[in-house]
Amino acid sequence: MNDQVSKQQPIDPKHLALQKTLDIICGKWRLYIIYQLGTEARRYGELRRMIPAISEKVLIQELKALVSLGVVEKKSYNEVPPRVDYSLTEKGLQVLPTLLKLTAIGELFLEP
Amino acid sequence: MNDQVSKQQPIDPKHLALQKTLDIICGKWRLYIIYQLGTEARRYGELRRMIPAISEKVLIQELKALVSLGVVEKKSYNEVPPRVDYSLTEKGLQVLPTLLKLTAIGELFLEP
DNA sequence: TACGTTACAAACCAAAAGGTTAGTGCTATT
DNA sequence: AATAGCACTAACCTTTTGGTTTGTAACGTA
Repeated sequence: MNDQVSKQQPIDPKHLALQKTLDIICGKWRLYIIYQLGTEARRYGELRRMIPAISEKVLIQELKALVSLGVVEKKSYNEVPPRVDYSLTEKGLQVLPTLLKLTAIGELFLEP
Repeated sequence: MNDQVSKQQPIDPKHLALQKTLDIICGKWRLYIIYQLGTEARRYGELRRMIPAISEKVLIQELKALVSLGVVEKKSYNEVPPRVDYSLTEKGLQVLPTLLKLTAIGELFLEP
């Protein structure tokens, strides 16, 4: 009707930070992948075996996403058969302790 | 090929707890609603005004979900016009500090 | 020569999440 | 009499997420 008031809502910086956090941890497997990486680098196939319920496509997709978010880094060694491993970046390691505390929340709400 | 090994994957309790946590915080608005409730009860209309970008339907939907998860509680006062308010449950308050730390993660990854 | 291993990519599909719009019952205000 | 405020509900639609399946290149092994 009247668009003098532009649609830009005042962007709450807290909201922005929360959204970024959600980008990183939301998704059925994100947190669990981060958790499995922990402090050790893991090969793609290793991760597959550690999380058998995830599909290949989704694992790769999630790893890619985590790489582009800057949480995980990927190293390819030029070998045959191919060899690739994934590990947490420095920032990823920084936030790991906070993320691991999230299991406590789940545990609290799991008990009846 | 051979299904002697049943498909039931060993349910990692960590994974279970993480999934529960994700149930609680995932969703575009969940965390922000929890954050807005903080330690005060808020009326439905108040929340709407505090988070203008959310649609009515989604706000109610998320509040319902949070109530059934045991994070939020709802009180209806029998008045006209209707009056309802939402607040964190005891468990909700317990986990609030951990959840608030998540903004720090977002902030870390927001900076270039 | 056929097959397995490794780390993917592409095509396709179903379910879930998020969103728009309109309508409800009651009262108070204009 | 029409409108607005409150706290919703219902119908519908689009986008995102997660998943299955098949294919790939390079080599080693049976």
